[in-house]
Amino acid sequence: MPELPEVETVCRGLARALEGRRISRAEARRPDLRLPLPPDLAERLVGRRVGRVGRRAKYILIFLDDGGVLIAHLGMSGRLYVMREAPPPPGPHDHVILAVDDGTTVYFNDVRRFGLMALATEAELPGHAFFRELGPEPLGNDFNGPALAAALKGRMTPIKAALLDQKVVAGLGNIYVCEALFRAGLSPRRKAASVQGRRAERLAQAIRQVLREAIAAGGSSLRDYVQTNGELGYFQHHWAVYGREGAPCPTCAGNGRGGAVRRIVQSGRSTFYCASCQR
DNA sequence: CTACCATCCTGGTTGC
DNA sequence: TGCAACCAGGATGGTA
Repeated sequence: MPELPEVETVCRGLARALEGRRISRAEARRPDLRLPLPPDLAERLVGRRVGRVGRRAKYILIFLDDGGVLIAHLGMSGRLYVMREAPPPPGPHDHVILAVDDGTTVYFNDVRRFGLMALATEAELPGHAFFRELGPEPLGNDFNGPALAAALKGRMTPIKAALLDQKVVAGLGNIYVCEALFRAGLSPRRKAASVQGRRAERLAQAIRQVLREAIAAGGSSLRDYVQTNGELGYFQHHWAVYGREGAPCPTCAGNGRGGAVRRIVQSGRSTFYCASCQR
């Protein structure tokens, strides 16, 4: 669900609520998520002070004062709610509860239970199965045209599928891949290996630009996603193609070509694009 | 290696 | 209105 901008927004909300605070209560209410919760989750959290809250790809990293790290992934429908006042009684999808020493409570809620929470030590992170094979952070300093071109070299798969592969670049999902390809003027059906040189440069910059704008908007709210304070992100109003099948293309509607946004299915997922200005 | 597909689970939306 | 089919932001493991 949530892609990089939504996870980043959640991280910032969590950082404000948790950094420097001591965990006073932890409760695992429903441990049978897709990856079962660690049986000792609560006891390993209670009494720990939270250091930094960070992010790698779509994973949230909550660093603890004993060298431990609480790793959270929202899957497709996960949410983290920060409540400053007395929280409502937990519902059936509130799987983990954390409370800290200033009275703030955090609920990890996930209707579909594709999300996860795991524990590791800071030292284990680089070699951890979650992170070992991840590609570069798209907003990091080492992500640019040449780096993207190198990752795409030799890949016969469509560029759309390649960008969803977290080994190529980390953190993109269906929405932002569609939007980035639109901004770069590249067809989602184009062979990944053909995106080299100027095209790769253009695509790398389009990815960075759309992610930055989405983060500034608090992410996109579609069905499940809300920020930690319960507010909606509003980037969904800025989508050029995603979810807009049949709508006039924002680029070529005005120049007389009158292209419309199309929906196709690639590797089982919807792709939205303009066949007239994406080549 | 690479690519495609099904699958995990639940709820909201759509169409008859 | 009722009900069934379909669809959804992700990740992975199996198969070809």
